[in-house]
Amino acid sequence: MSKRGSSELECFVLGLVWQLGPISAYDVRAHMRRSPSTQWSGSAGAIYPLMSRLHRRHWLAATRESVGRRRRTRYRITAAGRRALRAWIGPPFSPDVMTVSYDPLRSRARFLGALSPRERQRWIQGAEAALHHIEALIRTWHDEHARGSDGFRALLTIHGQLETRARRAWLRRVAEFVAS
Amino acid sequence: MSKRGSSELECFVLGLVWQLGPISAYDVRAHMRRSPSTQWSGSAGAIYPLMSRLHRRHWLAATRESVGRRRRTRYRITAAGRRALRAWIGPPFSPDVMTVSYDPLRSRARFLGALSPRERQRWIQGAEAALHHIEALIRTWHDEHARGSDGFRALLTIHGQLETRARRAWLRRVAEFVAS
DNA sequence: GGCGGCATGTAAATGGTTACATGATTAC
DNA sequence: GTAATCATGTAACCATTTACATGCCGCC
Repeated sequence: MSKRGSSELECFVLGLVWQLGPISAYDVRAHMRRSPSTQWSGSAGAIYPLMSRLHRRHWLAATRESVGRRRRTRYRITAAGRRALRAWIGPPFSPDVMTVSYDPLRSRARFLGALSPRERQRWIQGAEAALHHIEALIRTWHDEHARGSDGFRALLTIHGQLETRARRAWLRRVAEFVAS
Repeated sequence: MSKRGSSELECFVLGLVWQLGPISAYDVRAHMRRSPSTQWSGSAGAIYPLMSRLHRRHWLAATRESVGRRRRTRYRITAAGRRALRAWIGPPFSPDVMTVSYDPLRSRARFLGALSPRERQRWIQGAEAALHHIEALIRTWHDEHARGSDGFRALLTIHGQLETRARRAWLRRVAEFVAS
């Protein structure tokens, strides 16, 4: 266990290795880039050092293999890693889990008063289109990656659908207010 | 307009100054710390340099005043700042707006398979309690800061309520799956 | 022979964070 | 007089990001 806490990304990757391992950093990156979320870019500069860190912390075990002249490092989670993962999953939950999540549309809507009435109307339409686009992203992701996997991953799709529905309901309230 | 894009936090603060200005960096921080979101800490190390930057960019105008020996810098938004704010609000929306938002509970639920059935039950209960806690945060914030302000701020409360309701509905689905 | 995908990494910049520091003012 | 709050800032640190770099392999 390290002195300073682990980041959200570190523990998320730890979870991915638990779920998909043995897995290479390259494949973790590929997996993350397919995600409909832009929370993390899955950049090499983040993932490679991160997985080395987890390895040094003995939360991951590494096996280097070579196919021809091509090398590859595959990681598996260790017993200590599983303990760390369970601690992160909770309960108890860290303060960052106990908050409203960040919605960039909400942040922008807060300042809708800075737009003209016409621009506000256009904003509502744009936001509707954005939600439509997001739903399409979720559907695509579901069809390509969640079907046939464990039920916990199918629940990610449900989450996205319910969340988008809530944002749409909220958007209708915004539209009503703007129209009044 | 700066060469590299502005950060989400920069534009959010720009919006706050538009909404609450003339306002000091100190009061922006106070405002942010009251928020039920932990997206940003509102730390001095973030806000003071940020507002200086916006000032140098001529998106904010500053007036220094002194009450007795105590100095204070009050910022107002400029015409250029309002243009930048409107551009940020959109439409069009930047890619980061067009995504599902990040929910730490969802990320953790994804790995619920790493827990024992008993622990999963406890997780569900903990998550329910967390959502309850979040609803209380929102209610408190609403009573103290949104009542009596413009309708756009009241819509923040609605957003929080609808979002929490969606997360709770999702959590029931998780519970059903875990129980099965 | 070249292009795209596999696989691993590093370098520099960025935009935050925590912690520290200072001094004035108000409330008790 | 002392504790809390007002008000402003800096220093050190950190986890990310983008961009760059290398070399191998399979395919056409």
